[in-house]
Amino acid sequence: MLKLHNTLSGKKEEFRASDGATVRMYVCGPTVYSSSHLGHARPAVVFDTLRRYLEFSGHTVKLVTNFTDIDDKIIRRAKDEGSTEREISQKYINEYFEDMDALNVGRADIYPKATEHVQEMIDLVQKLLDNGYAYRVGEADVFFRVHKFSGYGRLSGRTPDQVKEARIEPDERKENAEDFALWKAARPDEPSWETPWGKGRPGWHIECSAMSGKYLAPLPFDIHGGGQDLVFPHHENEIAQTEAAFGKPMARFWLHNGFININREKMSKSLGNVFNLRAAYESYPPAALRLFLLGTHYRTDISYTPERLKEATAGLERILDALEKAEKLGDRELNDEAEQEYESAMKHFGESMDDDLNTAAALGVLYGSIHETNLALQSGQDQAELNAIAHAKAAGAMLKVLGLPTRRSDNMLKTRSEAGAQAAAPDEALLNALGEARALARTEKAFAVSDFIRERLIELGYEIRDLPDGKFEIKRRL
RNA sequence: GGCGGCGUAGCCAAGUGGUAAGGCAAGGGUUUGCAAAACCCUCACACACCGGUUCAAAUCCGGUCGCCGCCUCCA
Repeated sequence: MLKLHNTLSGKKEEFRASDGATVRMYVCGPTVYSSSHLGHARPAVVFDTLRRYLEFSGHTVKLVTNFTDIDDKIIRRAKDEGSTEREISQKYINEYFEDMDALNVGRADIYPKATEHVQEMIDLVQKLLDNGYAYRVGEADVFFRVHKFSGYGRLSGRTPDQVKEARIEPDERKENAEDFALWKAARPDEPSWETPWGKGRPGWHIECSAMSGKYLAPLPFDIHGGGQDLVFPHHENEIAQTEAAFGKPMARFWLHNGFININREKMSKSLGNVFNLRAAYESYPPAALRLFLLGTHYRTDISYTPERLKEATAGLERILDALEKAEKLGDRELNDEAEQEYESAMKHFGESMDDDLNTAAALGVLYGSIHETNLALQSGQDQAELNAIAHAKAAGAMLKVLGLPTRRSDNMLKTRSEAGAQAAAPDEALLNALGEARALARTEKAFAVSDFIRERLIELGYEIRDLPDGKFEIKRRL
């Protein structure tokens, strides 16, 4: 039974889809005004993994991830570049897809954009104006009346009074400092939309309420996910708006992933340490990044260092090597003993994943199967070989759920430069010729020559391994 | 100031009452012409510190120290 930590209760709770089969899930997507960075990769990978595991466990998942394509930063960027908001957002949406595809993040079912749901937002704000939870100020500003909503603060554990005290320079036109903007009156030179109360554009939070309500009805939907920084104010305000408008809870489970730090420092523009995904892909395969991200429980903050990506890359080598060796044994039918090995490994894997998506523990199980594969492979006995196949099969199934590659040829294992330089890759016949030359040198005991060839191949990123009977294999190093 | 999180080996990281998973690194060994990979062995009487509860605590309670996040745009 899957248990998930629900921010709403602060506890792990047993998760069941509200209708028993289909999980309706909303994960907050990016504001598309710049390239995706490490911080975007974490929620994408975490919730993609959750989705995969839910599907693996027999659920159908309907996933919605929004694009915030109108906000201050996009407007500023458009001005700076003499471009339009639409061009800016589209450019970074395209990049986002590329960067997430590389990480093997499955596409959501729907990617609603804020600008394409303005009418839904207007309707929602109107509803809140009508029922007294919102009020107009000035030209066309609309605020949410926080104190009228009794459940305010339940998610983040803050009271409206605490919020009030913390607010820096609150807009003095507000009735109360803790109130937040639903709609912003139009300013010159900024995009705006006509509404019954005047021209303007949406506040930040309203889009998620409008779009999740539209695509994941009826409320409450099952899972709402995002980075932990969104707990307050974003998600707290979403809950207030939605529940005040519809009189129903918004979502049953609220899941929040921890942060990524860079060398133990917060990643932020001001520190100049924002790590773009495409930069990371230059040197490390996306699969290594994904493995690194899954190596820590999703609610714990993690610190990125280049060493850790190297470690993850080494881990991938180990995993793929074992699977390759097992594959060479061919496709054989498992007997009872091997079948049990498989079942047992998968059971442990499931237990780890069931425990609030404990991918770090699940990786422990995966490495266990890798070890068992290697171990069995070494004995050469028939039963051992069947067990090796069983563990390799289990490892393959786990990798699939985790969204990690099972074979070396997977695109996820290519760095960006490699992906771009596909044509320049030496062909296999050429590599084999070198291998044969080296083998010949070895039989002649011309070890200076054979070692020279090996060294040169390593420099070029290829590893040559000697096998029994004078055979060899050459593999591309990750 | 308010709210919250964290502190487990050289590094990373699971483990939330029953006697410390796993990965990387390191050392020794098997194997090898030498390597690589794999396998075997070693690597925390110990889980920031102090006190308490308990037959039993890394795990619960109290306190101390240290680090971090949110409260303002942020994944």
